[in-house]
Amino acid sequence: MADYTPQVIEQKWQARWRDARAFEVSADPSRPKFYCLEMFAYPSGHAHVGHVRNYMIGDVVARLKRMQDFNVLHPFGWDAFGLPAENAAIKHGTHPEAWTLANIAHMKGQLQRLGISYAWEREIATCLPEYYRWNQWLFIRMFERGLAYRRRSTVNWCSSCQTVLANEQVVDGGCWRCGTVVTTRDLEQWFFRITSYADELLDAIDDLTDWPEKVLTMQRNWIGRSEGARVRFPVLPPGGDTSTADAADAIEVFTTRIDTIYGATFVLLAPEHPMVARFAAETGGGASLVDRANRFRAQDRMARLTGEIEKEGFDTGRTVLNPFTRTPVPVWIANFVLPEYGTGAVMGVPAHDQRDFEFATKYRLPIKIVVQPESRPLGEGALEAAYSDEGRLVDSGEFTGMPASEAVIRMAEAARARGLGERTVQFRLKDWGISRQRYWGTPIPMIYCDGCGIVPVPDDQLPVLLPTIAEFSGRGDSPLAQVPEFVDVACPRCGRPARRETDTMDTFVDSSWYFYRFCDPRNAERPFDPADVAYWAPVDFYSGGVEHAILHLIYSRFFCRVFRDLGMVRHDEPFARLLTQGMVLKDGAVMSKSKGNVVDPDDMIGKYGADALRLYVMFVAPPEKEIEWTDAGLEGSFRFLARVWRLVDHLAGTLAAARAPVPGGAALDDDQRALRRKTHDTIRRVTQDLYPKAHLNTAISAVMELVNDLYLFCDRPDVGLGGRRADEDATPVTAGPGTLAVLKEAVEALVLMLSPFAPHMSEELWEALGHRDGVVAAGWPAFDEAVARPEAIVVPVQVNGKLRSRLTVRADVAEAELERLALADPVVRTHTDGKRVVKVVVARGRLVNVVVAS
RNA sequence: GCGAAAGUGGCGGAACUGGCAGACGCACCGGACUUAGGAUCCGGUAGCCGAAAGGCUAUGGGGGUUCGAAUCCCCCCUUUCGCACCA
Repeated sequence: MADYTPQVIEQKWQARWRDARAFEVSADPSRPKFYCLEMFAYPSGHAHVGHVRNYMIGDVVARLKRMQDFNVLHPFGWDAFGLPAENAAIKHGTHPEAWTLANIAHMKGQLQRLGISYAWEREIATCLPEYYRWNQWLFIRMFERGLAYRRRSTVNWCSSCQTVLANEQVVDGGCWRCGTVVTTRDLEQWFFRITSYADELLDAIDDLTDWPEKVLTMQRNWIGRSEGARVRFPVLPPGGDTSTADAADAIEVFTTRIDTIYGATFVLLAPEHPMVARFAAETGGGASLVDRANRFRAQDRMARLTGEIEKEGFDTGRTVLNPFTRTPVPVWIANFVLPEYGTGAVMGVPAHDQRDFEFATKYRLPIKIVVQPESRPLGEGALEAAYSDEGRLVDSGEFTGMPASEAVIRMAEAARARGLGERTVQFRLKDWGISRQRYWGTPIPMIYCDGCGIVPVPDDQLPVLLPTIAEFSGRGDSPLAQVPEFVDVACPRCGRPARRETDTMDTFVDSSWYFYRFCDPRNAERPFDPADVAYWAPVDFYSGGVEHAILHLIYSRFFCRVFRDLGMVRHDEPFARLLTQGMVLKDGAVMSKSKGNVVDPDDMIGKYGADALRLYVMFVAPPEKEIEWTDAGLEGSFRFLARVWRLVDHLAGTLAAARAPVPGGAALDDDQRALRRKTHDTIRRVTQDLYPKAHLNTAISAVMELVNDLYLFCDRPDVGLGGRRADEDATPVTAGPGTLAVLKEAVEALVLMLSPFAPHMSEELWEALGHRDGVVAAGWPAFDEAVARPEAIVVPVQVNGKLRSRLTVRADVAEAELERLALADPVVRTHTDGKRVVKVVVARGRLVNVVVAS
């Protein structure tokens, strides 16, 4: 008997798969396709078990689907641009490219040693010009359609390093390298107009029926649609003269509660609001106004990091006209008003908004009740908190007496009729700022010409290559700006000297469409051939971390629509089914290099083999759940595989030689029929658990049960697998044709069912069973529902809902018979004797419940 | 604060559409085999009472619906995650 030596077997099969190009595919419209994708990887250096869990999950699905005769696209690639490469360059002097490519090489080896069945010939890395040129191409298409535009926006700035910082480089309000307090700077930056698709992205969420509800909720909240109205509060001159009020010169606010506008006793501006500068200019002592506003702006940055801030504000000394009450109300600047949401200005209705209430209480601003609940009227002056629920309007002019919900609509109409405002829909979702003042990213293909303005790089001059930079100091606002050969360029339109854009793109651009590139990864003419994408896309099964629930998955849905509107893809949604896999914890914490609790898959492969590692990770919990790493659990999986190995290895020669079709039912004895039933029932359970349910853990449980039954079945002299086995010479198998037939059926099904989880060992055993063409050619085992069905069933019998006995009966027993047997059961009788049987509930095949009254 | 999900043996977890709670594994205990066993094969293992048959209790806590609830409804507690002044 040969021992189970995973390392030898695994290398053998990995080489075979590679040589046979086993997982390479091409579009074939005559076959059903299945696109199985795991989120591609950032090449950080070494993959730990937490990273690779996702790839194992996807691999089980890919291998299953292949066996079910789908044409399976299962590609992999690298999200290879990004900040860590640049940080490594600054710290260690390695070039980002060298660092990245070395990491890719190492991690690719790790994945290959795990036996993940990727179509490696389709591998892509986003940092290569063959890939990123299509980012540039798409950017230009978006620019042409007004989907890419430029405006001023704020970035983090370290005055000591003289550099822009990404959000993740800001640590506790300071620079990650020197600790200097981070300030802000306004720069011209590029944006993608994702808000054009806000409504569609929101509405289509309802169609994503195979996504986790949690992710859909997060996306809905992120898009944050709210219906309301914009209302203009005319600006009054410094004296407060109401006769000059003019809706054209006004502070516009956004509100969802225009019904409360008669209670608006002040207006609040964000510190960044443009009106602040105007007031300062018009009013004496204006400088202090700007100073105080700026103090809020600085404070706001710190507050984001520390959590809570106290609501604060100050009076600008100016007033605006409440357009409904026609009375002047003061304008304040408040630190909690967000500049980027709505209009950056809100009306303060302290009686009916909790924030306004707190603000008004603090600064003794008037509180006016305009909505009264039906039941308990609110007492003026006795208000302890804002009342923001439904009610009827009071003190609201012609709208008095109207239900608030109706007034929301009526008053918006009135505002529009009077030219004071209109109904609008406001989104929390903002346009996507993609400019990064970084080196290691896709150069934005734009040229600035003094004569022609902003000119895109012509398509035939793409890609705009990233120049090689020798030194990374981490200083300066944009590394590319320091490379004259890069910056200086002739204007494509007029030929005169011009300057290139020196910012690079957010790496989320790269990951927003890579799943299309996989369909046609070597295309040098276009991002992809629409025919290839039409065949493969959408992705049927997409799995990855829940941390991408919002950004990556919304951006990808956005890009899908952009490509659709460019006529390049035909579907509306890129990912049909999404699975968010749980993290792997060790010692109660997420694995991370800094915590020093990472488990390297290579170490585990060295000890137990890739198959055991895969099986353990799949078995220990459902894929969506987090798992706690235990060495003991891995060892258990190894023991299970070794147990399968011993069983199959003992029988393989005999079974390979046996020509043993399963005889008709009557020819089998009870044990043989029971094994057959178990075999077919297991196939049924595993098939149903695996896809689309992805209950990988329970599928493995079912296979383990089959193995346990097989061991018991084989504990008979003519099979010779009783007693101790490990170091004993094999006893010859002398069983007759019936036994051999059911054994062969069971063992072959076992090996095939195990193959998505433990592919190397399964191939090895499949070969030992006399098959030359591998498990995919064999196909996924089929089950016969009639065989899987038990002949005899055990029916529990309850009395008043308490389990009292069990009846073993034929599966097709009649209800009346079941009732009769239940009432005759001696144990049941002890609980029913002397009592009146009220009724007997018979759930056929499942349970009998006898209800008695005492 | 708001929203979502989840609480089941010593542990990870299972349980179809409301129908035997604890599949499968880990750990532990016992048996066999053995010079040996940390290998292997077989068996046991929610708690309590009982010699056994059997009984009682049990799915975070409390109520409810039902012949019957881990599962459905209400209240509370805890944990995790997401959003956190979005007007």
